[in-house]
Order: sequence, then C-alpha cells, then structure tokens
Amino acid sequence: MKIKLVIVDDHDILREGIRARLQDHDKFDIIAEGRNGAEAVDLYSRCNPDILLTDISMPTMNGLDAATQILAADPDAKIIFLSVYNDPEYIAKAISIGAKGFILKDVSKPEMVNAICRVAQGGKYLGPNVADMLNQKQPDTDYGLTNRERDILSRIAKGATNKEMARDLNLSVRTIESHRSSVREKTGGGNAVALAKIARDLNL
Amino acid sequence: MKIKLVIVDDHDILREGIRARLQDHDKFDIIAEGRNGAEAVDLYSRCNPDILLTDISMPTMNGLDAATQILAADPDAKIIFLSVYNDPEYIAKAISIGAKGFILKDVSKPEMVNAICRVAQGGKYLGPNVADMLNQKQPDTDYGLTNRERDILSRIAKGATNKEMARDLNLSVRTIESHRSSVREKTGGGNAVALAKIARDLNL
DNA sequence: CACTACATCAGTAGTATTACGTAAAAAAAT
DNA sequence: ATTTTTTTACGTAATACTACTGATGTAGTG
Repeated sequence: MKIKLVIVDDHDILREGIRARLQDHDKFDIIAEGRNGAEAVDLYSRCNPDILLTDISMPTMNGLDAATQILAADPDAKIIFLSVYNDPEYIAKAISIGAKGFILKDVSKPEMVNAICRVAQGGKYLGPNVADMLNQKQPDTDYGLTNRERDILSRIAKGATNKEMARDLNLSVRTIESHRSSVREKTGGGNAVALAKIARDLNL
Repeated sequence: MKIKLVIVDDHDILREGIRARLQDHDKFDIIAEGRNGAEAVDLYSRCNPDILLTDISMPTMNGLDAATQILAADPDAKIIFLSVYNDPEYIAKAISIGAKGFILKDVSKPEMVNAICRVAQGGKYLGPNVADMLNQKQPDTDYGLTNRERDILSRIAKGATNKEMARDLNLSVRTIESHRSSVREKTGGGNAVALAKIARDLNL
C-alpha cells in the first residue's frame, strides 16, 4: 500500500523538486498538489491523503492556519511542515497546533523520505536542526513583566510618548512613568530605543 | 549546441526541482551544481558554463559576492539570480554588479526557460514581478540627509543618547542636538523610537 | 569672488524622561 | 481570610530632549 501524499507549496520549482524526489520511490503516491493554505484545506478533505506536506508561508492562507483548520476537522491528520525558516516561533507554533513533523527546505532526500515514512507510521519527526532550535527557544526572557508592563513596553516600541499612552489608556502620566520605570528596571533597558529593541526581541 | 548551465543553490530540493525542469529540455545541459558562493566561483572558472544560475542567500559566501568575483575575472559572464526575495535592494544590487537576469523562485517553467534562453543569446531578463519592483525601488527616501546626519541617525537607532554621541565623536552636545534637529526636520520623525524606525527603513 | 551647503558650537525656554521614594486600592494567590 | 502581586498615583530632583535663533569656518560651485 502506497503512502498517499498531498503537497502544498506556492513555488512551482519546490513542488517540482519534491515530486522529482518522491515520484520514483515506489512507496509514495502524490495524489494532489496545491499552492496555498486554502487549497490545502480543500485538497485534504477531498483527497484524504495519508500525509499532507505543506509550506508555511504562502499567499492567501498560510500553512499554519490551514493546518489548524484541517486538524479541527480531523485531529489525526498527519501534517508535515516544510519551511525555509528555522524560526523557533514557527516550530513551536507548528508543534503546538499538532503537526507531526517539521523539516527545513535544506533536508537531504533520504532524510525527507525518512520523515514521511515515520510520520506515516504514526510517529513524529523533527528535522535534525529543528530539534536544536526548539531547545534554544525562549531561553528565558520575558523578564517577569506584568501584562500592563508588556503593554506599555509595546507602546513605547511603537513610538508612543508617556503622555500619549496616558491619554490612550485613561491613566495619569505618573502611572505610565511608574510602569515604564518597572519595565526599565526589569529589562535593564535604558532609553526608549533600547526598550524598543527589547520589545522586538520579545515579539511585540 | 546546447546551453551549458551551472546551477548553485544551497537547498537540495531547489536544485533537484530546477534539474527536473531543465534536464528534459534538449536545449540545456547542466554541467555542474554547487551549494554556495565559493563553489560558484570555482565551478564557473573550471567549467566555463554559458550561464550561471545562482541563488542569492547562501551559507559561506552569498551569490552577490560570488557574482562580483566572477564578473571581475570575466566581465561577460552571464549570471542569472534566482531568489525568493523580491527585495528591491537585492535586485538593484544584482543589476548594478552586472547580472544579466533576476528571477523569483515562483517563476513558472516556461518563464524560466525563456529567461535562460534570452540571456544565453546575450540579452537580459528580469522576471515579471521583478521589473515592477525596480520601479518601486527607492521611491525617494534618504530625505536628503547629509553624511553626518545619517551617522547621527544610525547612532540614535542604536540607542545612543546625545551625550554619548558627543563623547564618541568628540563633538559638543549642542552639535549633536543640531544634527538631530536637522534629521527630525528632514525625516519628519518625532521621538527617538520614530527615528529608529526611519533608520531601519533607510538600511542602517 | 560671491554663493551655497555642511559641520561646528552657543543661548534660551520649554517639554519629556530618568531616578529615586512612597502609598493605597484592586486583583490574584494561598 | 490573609498575603502577595498588580495597578494605580503622587513628589522631587536631575538629566535628556525639543524648538527656536544665530554665528563661525570650511569646501565646493559657478
């Protein structure tokens, strides 16, 4: 019994490369291809593949959103992400929504075959560089900021002055100053630009 | 006479996709493949291809640097860049160093064939979306900043205070304030964070 | 040479932020 | 129900920045 695959990527060359890699393997059967998240959702429900191999960043609807929809309908869906980015955020997000695999686009052919087979058998597979990334993810950070402080920090990063924040939040400027003080103290950030950088590192 | 190609990309899948696309065409002959800029330089001099088709962002040495070296040795080298990024900066850089073509990784197969043929015949080829990008490029920006002002702006963006800049540059704080004022006036930027954003947009 | 653009520095006045400390009401945790 | 954390707010003093105006020397241009 062949493993039925649906491949989704917005780049033709990529799909062609994957097809070239997998079509001569007698284990695999590429039953459909799509080029965005919406097509992924549609193809999954119509073709019912064993494995969905999809890119993350795509026009119209990205792979993560597509996977979320698919998994809502079928929690056992076997989805493997194929991404150029070894961004810890992406990887963590992918895992958390229930993806079974995450490989980078620089994987070798045998590694890719291996990944698909393992997931098809009900396992999980993270690319060699991917597992490391996950460990590095969020080494600590956050600095123990409270919600309010995080909010203030993100507003500072957007270029707001204390006065503007006070107006927008219906608080006194003094209060904003207090929060800003706490943020500075907790993060060790000096002036506004330094705080803005920290905010970027923190996601905002 | 077939067109001799050297293909350079750090992603195996990509190269496999390109190969799958071009190898059945009787016009093309892929004589070598590499996976970084250093290999590109080496392969070009050793294989003397008609066309070098290379990625831009690669480990060890990027495609732009590789192309610069190759073109220094052989100004008539026909180099086509293949990039995921339709970044105007990249495109402008590629053109300025003498690349003959620039296509995005989402090109269709016939378009890619077309690009290679045209460049092989001595022409130039910019992907359909690429030409637009070049027009959009640098709508104006720079704001007419002087060198000093640009320097100050970049330091502000790094989080320096006026006093620090004065110390580092051996200038009076007043002078820094003057420059900062000019920068604000020219860019329309308000507080430091806003200036930092503008600095990012400007490259620094 | 006159003219213009740059970079340099100064004065004055006002606004914003930093760096301390204090404290009370509300919310969350135990 | 009590303790802790969070959010709110104010005081004071120093420092940093903004918004003006004006001045000097140096280069480069026509």
